[in-house]
Amino acid sequence: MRCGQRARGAELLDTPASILWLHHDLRLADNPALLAALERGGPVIPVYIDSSEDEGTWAPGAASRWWLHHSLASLGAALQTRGSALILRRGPALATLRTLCRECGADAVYWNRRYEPALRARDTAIESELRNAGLLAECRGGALLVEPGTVLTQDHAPYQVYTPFRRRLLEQLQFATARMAPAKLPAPSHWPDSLELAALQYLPQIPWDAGLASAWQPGEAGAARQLQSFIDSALGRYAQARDQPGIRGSSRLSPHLHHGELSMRQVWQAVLQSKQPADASGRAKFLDELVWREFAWHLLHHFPHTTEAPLRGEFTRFPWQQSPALLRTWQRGRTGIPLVDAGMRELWHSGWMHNRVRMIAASFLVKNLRLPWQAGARWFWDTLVDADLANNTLGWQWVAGCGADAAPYFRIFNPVTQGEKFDPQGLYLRRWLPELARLGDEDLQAPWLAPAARLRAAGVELGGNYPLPIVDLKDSRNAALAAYKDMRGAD
DNA sequence: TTTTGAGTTGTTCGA
DNA sequence: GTCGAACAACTCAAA
Repeated sequence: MRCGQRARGAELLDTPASILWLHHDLRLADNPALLAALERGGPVIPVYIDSSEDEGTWAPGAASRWWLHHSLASLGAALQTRGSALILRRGPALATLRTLCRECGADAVYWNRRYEPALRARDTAIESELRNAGLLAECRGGALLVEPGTVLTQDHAPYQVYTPFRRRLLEQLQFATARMAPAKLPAPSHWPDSLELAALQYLPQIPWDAGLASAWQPGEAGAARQLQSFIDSALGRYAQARDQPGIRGSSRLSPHLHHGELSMRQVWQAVLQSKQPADASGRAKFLDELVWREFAWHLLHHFPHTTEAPLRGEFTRFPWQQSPALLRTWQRGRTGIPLVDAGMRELWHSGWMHNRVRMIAASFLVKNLRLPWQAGARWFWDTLVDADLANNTLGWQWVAGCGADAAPYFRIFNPVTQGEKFDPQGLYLRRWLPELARLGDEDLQAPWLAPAARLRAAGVELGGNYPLPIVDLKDSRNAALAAYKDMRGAD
């Protein structure tokens, strides 16, 4: 209704067109930049620019690009039903925006702020360059619950421990109700040229994406469905079920949140409004995970170098091993440790890995193989559909013990123990390791310990159709502890 | 300035 | 099988 009034006003006032520059906010509901552009009144020209060169070494990886392709298709269709369209361009963002303004006679650019270190600097530069050129440049915060940098200790220092950060964030958390998507977007009299979606070449050359397509529905509509189905069927048991990789106990919202198909406050409010009393513990636990996501972006804001280097400086001299062969074995899910391999194959196949298994697979790389966490972070970056610079950085540094509020170094996951605890019936292992599926529960987590006759009966040949462990879990654990001790003693 | 309490997700060992 | 202690101190945040 409000939008209708504005559209009428726009015709009367003949306001020049505005560019709505979309990137990781691929939604029409609760989109602050879109709302601001609509409030101005003139025609709105939604644009997506492939500006990978602006993003440096952290341009979207292969799995994220696949997601982007489908999310952009979905957004374009949603815009069409609202009398609008999505213009696609490629090139450096500033130059492309200038060109577009010239072509469309637009005098304003609206967008939602990004917080990746490289893009933060770029956005600031774009803002001032556009203003210098006499254009209106309006940047909004739409991706997070609170702006990074605004949650500070009494000494105005950044929090480095989660619990006090959460306490402070919740104290200062306040925001308006999430806004609905507009029914119509005022269109310009002439649309500028657009690339075809296929021209962005976000889809893989060789079709490895069938597993992704069967696992996900990118786009705002798919995100809304996922949110609703999570609240209806998994939120109540989330506190326990989220830790079991064999069942659908987690929200699976991460790729939707990463690409901005949902805003944080939409999710937050939808979860708060779910009224079933049985949801209370699950709800609290899930909101906690959202605050962790905020914490990750807050940390990256204050410590932008942590995408490459450990937050705790002493870890720069940790004796990591260099072994492309071992790294590749881990990447391919051929380590001979079933839970690690299952996770790595889930990742490769579906572009996602269950959170608990992420910790275990990461711990195995960093501690048992003693390969640098940065190598793991890179692989996740390329293969995860939810690859998120802040979460990925925090997660890897947490596992490696070199980050904020990190796990003490001596906490080393044992994949066998973890499997017995969180996948006791082997649902997860059998799904991703069909060659082990006929082993009994008692042999599944550590097949190298199983009697030869039982292996034979299950059709498992270690070193044949399934590898022997590439390291001994106990020995490699002790070696990691020793390396840690060396690092600390080397002052 | 000093002190105090606390800190996502674990494993192993020995009683 | 179950339980508590040890692991190793250290840093953070607030009083």
